[in-house]
Amino acid sequence: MPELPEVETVRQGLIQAVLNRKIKDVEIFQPQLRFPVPVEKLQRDIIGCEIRSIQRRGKYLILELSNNLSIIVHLGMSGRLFVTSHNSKIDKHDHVIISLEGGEHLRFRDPRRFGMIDVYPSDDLENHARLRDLGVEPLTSDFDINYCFKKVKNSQRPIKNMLMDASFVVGLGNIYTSEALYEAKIHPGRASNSLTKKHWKLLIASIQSVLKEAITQGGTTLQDEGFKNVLGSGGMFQLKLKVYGKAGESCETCGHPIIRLVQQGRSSFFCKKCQR
DNA sequence: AACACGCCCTGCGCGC
DNA sequence: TGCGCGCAGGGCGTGT
Repeated sequence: MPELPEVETVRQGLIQAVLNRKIKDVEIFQPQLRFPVPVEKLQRDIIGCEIRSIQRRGKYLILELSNNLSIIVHLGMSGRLFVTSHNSKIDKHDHVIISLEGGEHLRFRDPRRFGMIDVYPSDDLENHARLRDLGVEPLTSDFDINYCFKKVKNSQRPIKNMLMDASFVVGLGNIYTSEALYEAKIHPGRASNSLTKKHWKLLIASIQSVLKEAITQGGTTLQDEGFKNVLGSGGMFQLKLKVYGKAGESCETCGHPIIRLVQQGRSSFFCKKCQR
């Protein structure tokens, strides 16, 4: 479900809702997520701690605790982290519930169970198995023309697939790759190493502007049951989508129909007249 | 070594 | 109304 803008929206919400609050209890209802939930570690090590900072690395959220441990969370396709009263009804997909001092719950809900939760030393996060091989953050200056050009110079992979590869650049998923490639007028099937530095300049700028605008809009909520922030509200970026999910509709720029293309088993959307 | 693919799971909308 | 199918915002592990 969530890509970088949605995860960043959750991060900003968590800063408002749970920063510096104390963990009173933790309950695990479903330990089988993408990876097994470290039940004993959670129950033994996080109770009594305060949440000192909330960071993001790619699509991972990192809640740094007062005891040099961090809780790492990935939302997968359908995961949510949200804050609610301890009285509110527990859903069958509320897998982990963290009780905070003051009577609120921080809950991890994830119907498809593609998400994960782990606990790991804060000073060693760069060696965590899920974090150590991640590529650059797209909204930092590390994501520049030279990095991109060098990294893909021997690769004929389609650029869509390359942008979805987290060992190259993190945070981009199916929605925002399609949107950024449309803005940059680059065909999703184009070989990565055919992009010139000029292309990369435009593509990097397009990725950054799409992601920033999506963060401003609080992410993309495609259906009622789609993405929700920490307080339970949806985002607004779905109103700004140009191609994602719009197969058969007219391209805003030229009027030609938007095409759906399957790459690596996932849908891409593009305009074959505007994107080359 | 680089790359595509199947698969992990539940839920929804569609055609029949 | 129910059933089977395809599809869904991610990414790991496997096989070529």
